[in-house]
Amino acid sequence: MKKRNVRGSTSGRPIMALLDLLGRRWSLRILWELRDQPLTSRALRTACDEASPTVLQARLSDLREANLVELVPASGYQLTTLGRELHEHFLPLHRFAERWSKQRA
Amino acid sequence: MKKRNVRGSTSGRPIMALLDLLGRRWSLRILWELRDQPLTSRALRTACDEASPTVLQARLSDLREANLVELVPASGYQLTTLGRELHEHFLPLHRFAERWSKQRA
DNA sequence: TCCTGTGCTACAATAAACGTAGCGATACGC
DNA sequence: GCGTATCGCTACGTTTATTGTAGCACAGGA
Repeated sequence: MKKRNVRGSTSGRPIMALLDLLGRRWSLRILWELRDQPLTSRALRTACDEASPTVLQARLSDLREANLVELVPASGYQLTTLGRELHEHFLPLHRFAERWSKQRA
Repeated sequence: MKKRNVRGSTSGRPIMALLDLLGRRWSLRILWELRDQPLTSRALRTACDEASPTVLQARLSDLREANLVELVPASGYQLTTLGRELHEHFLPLHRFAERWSKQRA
């Protein structure tokens, strides 16, 4: 059984697969919320404005399969080394978002 | 009439609004495809694996309203200064995606 | 035992995305 | 003028994704 294909990955261009994965709902948000501490599935749900557990679980499966997030029984969901590395690229987003929100009046 | 709310922006935290906007399908991809030249709506569609024009137009509306993309009659759709600035953060993603795809065998 | 919290799932309803087709407007050659 | 082509964009019916509510099995702790 072929492992679930990341949409848009047909081209074999990894960047497309990545953009697709991150473009699914709550993906970016999850990576963001796990940025500085592990969260249990329910804490994560609270952090994500009570998003439905169905999608969260689906996204967590995607992210775990992509080796960006892992589940550690003792503490909960957390970023893998790879996931943390990816998050580094998003760190400046916070400041950007502030400027962005001011400029779009 | 209040301008269309970006989902998840109820908290007033700009980062959430941004993550939500970028988390819609094709948002990231569009920003990516426009990275180094303007594209007409049809060229953009071709670049995005023939995605349906319905969503593309919807996303382009979102991105234009967010002041990340603009339509210049002579050349087509292109990143605004703000959009280009945002894209800077994604540039390293290309190399990351390469490593990522290798590590997930 | 009972209570609580964990990760996770079922299921019906809603919303988003898809695919195909086509619109009005504009710009060309003839 | 007349066809032809392209532009940005939209209608509409189908499929897929997401939502919201409820609840499962399991593992501690009291």
